[in-house]
Amino acid sequence: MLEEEYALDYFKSQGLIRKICTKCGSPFWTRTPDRTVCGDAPCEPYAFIGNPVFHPHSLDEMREAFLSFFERHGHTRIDRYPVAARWRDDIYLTIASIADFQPYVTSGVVPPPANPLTISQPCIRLNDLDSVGRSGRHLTLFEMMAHHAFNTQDNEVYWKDETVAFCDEFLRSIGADLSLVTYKEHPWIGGGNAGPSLEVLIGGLEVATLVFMNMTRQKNERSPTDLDGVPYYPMDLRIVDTGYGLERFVWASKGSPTIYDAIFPDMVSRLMKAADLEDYLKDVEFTRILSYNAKFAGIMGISTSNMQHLRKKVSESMGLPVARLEEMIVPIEKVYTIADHTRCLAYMLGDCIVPSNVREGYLARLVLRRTLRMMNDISLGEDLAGLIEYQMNAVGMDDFEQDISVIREIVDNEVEKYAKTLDRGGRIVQRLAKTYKKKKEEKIPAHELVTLYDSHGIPPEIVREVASGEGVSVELPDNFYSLIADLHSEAVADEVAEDPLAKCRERVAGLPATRMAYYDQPGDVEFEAIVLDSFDGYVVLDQTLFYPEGGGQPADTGTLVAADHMVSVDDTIRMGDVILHHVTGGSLNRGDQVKGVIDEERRRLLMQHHTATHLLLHSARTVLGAHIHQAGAQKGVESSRLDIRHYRHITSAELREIEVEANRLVTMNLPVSVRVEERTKAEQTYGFDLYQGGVPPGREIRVVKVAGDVQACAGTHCQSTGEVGAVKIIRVEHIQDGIERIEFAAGIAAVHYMEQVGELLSSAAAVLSVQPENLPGSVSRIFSEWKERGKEIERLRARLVALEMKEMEGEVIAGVNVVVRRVDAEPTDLVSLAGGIAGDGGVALLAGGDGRVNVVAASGTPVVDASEVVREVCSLLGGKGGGKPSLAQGAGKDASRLDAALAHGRELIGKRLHE
RNA sequence: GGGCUCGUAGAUCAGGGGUAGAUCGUUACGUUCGCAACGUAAAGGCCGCGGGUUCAAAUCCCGCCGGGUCCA
Repeated sequence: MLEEEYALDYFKSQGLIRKICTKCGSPFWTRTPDRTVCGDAPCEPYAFIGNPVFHPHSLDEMREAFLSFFERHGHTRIDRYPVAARWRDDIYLTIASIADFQPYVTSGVVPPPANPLTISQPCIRLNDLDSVGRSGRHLTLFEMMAHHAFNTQDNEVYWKDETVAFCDEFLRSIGADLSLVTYKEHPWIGGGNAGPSLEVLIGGLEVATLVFMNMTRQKNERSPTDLDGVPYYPMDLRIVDTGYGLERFVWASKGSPTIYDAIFPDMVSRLMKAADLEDYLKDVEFTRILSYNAKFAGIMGISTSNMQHLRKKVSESMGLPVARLEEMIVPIEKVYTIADHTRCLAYMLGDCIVPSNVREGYLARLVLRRTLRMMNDISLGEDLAGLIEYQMNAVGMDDFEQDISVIREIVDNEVEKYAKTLDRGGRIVQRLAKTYKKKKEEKIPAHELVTLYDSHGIPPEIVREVASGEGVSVELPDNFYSLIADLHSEAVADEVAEDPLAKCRERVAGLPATRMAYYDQPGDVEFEAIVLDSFDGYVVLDQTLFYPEGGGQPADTGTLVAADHMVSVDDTIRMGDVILHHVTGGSLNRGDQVKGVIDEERRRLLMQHHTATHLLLHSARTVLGAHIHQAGAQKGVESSRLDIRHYRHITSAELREIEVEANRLVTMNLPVSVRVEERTKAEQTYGFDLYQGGVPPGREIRVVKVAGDVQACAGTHCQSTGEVGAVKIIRVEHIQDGIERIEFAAGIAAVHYMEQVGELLSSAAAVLSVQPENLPGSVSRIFSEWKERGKEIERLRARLVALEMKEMEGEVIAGVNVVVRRVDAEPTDLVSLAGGIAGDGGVALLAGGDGRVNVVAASGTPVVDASEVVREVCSLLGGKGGGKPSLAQGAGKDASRLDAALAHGRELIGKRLHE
């Protein structure tokens, strides 16, 4: 990045000078001429611990100080966005304040909610999960305080000088000595954008980053700058993107050994008490250890690989053996981790994330289970839901949408689930350990550990623990988790499917937007139009009532009638603002005047199903809770389905309640309102629950209100809920952990469904000649009778076999009882009979049956191989067979040769016995 | 969205082409004044569902359903 980007007038006017860090070589700006290092770790150690650089502030005080400072300086304060980034489909969690305004505000499509604005946005980053609690500064959730300005050519708000001036002034307002502050030049690249940026450092700690986003990878006509070999182009919109780490400010304002002590002291001491560690809190020695730890961690950066190194460093400086150090510090690190994770979970669950094994739900479960492991490690006798509630109260319950009772239920549910997984895991490991013990191998190999973790979620530490109980050790490689990663990184190679419509796209680009009459005339089914273009089976009109597939609603079908002929429309698609009708049975010409008629029945059903989907979603939310979100939906003519996020199976009672509620809304015949609204305004009015079926692009969105349900939706709807007619839930399916699928029918389709069910019922009842209402009773009676008879038959057969046995007189060949005869029975009975004879040391060959000939041989002596006998006999009968030397069975088709075959078998047995 | 795993008696699981098993639990009987413990015996199985291969499938193959889990 160019040097002049940073040569701000403000720096010069304030007497800051540019220097080069003697350690890392980075350029930086300072008010202190004899300063030689940039002020960032590792060039400079933490100086603020025990020596605060701001006036002491709590989290709430610091946040308020920041927001009101910027309000005083012309910024509008904006409410925080949810930590679940529901307005985006590229990330699950909100990772920065600017993420709130991506992609449509940052790309210039949608105006910002205010300009300039200030916000404190809770952000979740799980990248450095392992460092949390141990480095003294890492958090999974932090608040990024920010002020943003969006500059366009027409509206220049402010740019670099003002931004840095605000920063200086804010720092001074909370008590900073500006001579300690450095601004390090640090070009920023991320998320397809780039620009110059300044890191703000004080006391060795980076407290803020000021980014001036002015370039994009999106190609335009201006001349690009090369960054790391990638061209970046100047943007029309230049964005001031600042990030002030709230927690770091509070830390630096208190100078405590770790960030955790600074930001949630109450939680930390509660946990320390619960873990019987409270004595440490008063221990001066201990405070020193933590300070050293945080300082060195700050210098070194931290990862699992250099953890040992860090320990060694600290133990040397303290003159403490590493083992003793670990004994002291590890439980405290876990307390810190729990304090951090419970706050993260408070936000995740409070913002209605449902733990599951997919998407953001998986991330919530990951953090939750990690917390449980830590709690278990230090034998913390607290319940997790209680800790999370405590954190929610610390933040303020009003900040969260989800009901605390639902959160308790979710958490308790998860705790139970995890206990079950571990329980199951323990048994699996035990079994595995036993088999390895049996195999006389004293070690469980690494590949087994990988399978256990990957397929069963059993962490290697637990495997080691359980296995050692069985006297078996494990082979745990250092790179265990990277082995797991390798397993999953194998060639995802998402083939970019060849766009079959590429040719159309070019052609359509030159056409005017189609007037979407289906929005203005939702009740109409006929319209007049002019053909603007016709190619490859597609017809483009100036206006249309045909709804193109979108938002889970299938396309309309129907006909287009020209002066002398008519074509069918079997599909309708939307390409940009142009609507393409796929026609069959003829073609139309440009300029043709046509009359379009859509399939009315089909369209009505689609509308009914679509409106019903909204009704059901709303009813489900009423019955199940605020966390209910749509996870997908597909409308159809005969039935539709709606996937919702929920943390457990929907019970049949709840399902009935949902159905009744939906139908109650139908009978109330409420009006359905559809309005196009400005995106940002709609978001502020209705919240991000607007985006249930995905995030539509554009500056304006179509807002559909159905009985209290408000969604951004492009589909066609009934004009009132009464038109839906009826909603009938067909079934509920559990498609994934945390996602339930409701299948339902609406309108006349609901009636058809009920007819079908009735038909099914009466035809089933007719089979038994009973009334449908007696069906369950009759079926269960018949089923148990059927089972009883099966058993009875088994008993009778056993007796028959026993009787038959008595008559089984054979001959004695070479001292062995040999029975060869025809017995017409099922294979199992033959096996019992033959087995009985063989059990007494004899040899039996039995065959017979109706039509097909079953052959069984059993041998109680090693010289006769039953499978050989069966093979030979079966081949004579035109069949096959085989088995073990002691018992074999087979079959043949040719019953007429049975006697000959048996004779041959007898001969073979005799031969073997005489050998 | 992708991968891996598991569905066998009420529970936990073995078996992995050739007569469905073990342990615990249940029931009955015995021992006991009674209980526990013990002994003896019995009951209890659409081997998840549907196709296919085979003389023969719980077992092999395909599809579905259901659980678990890892990764994005």
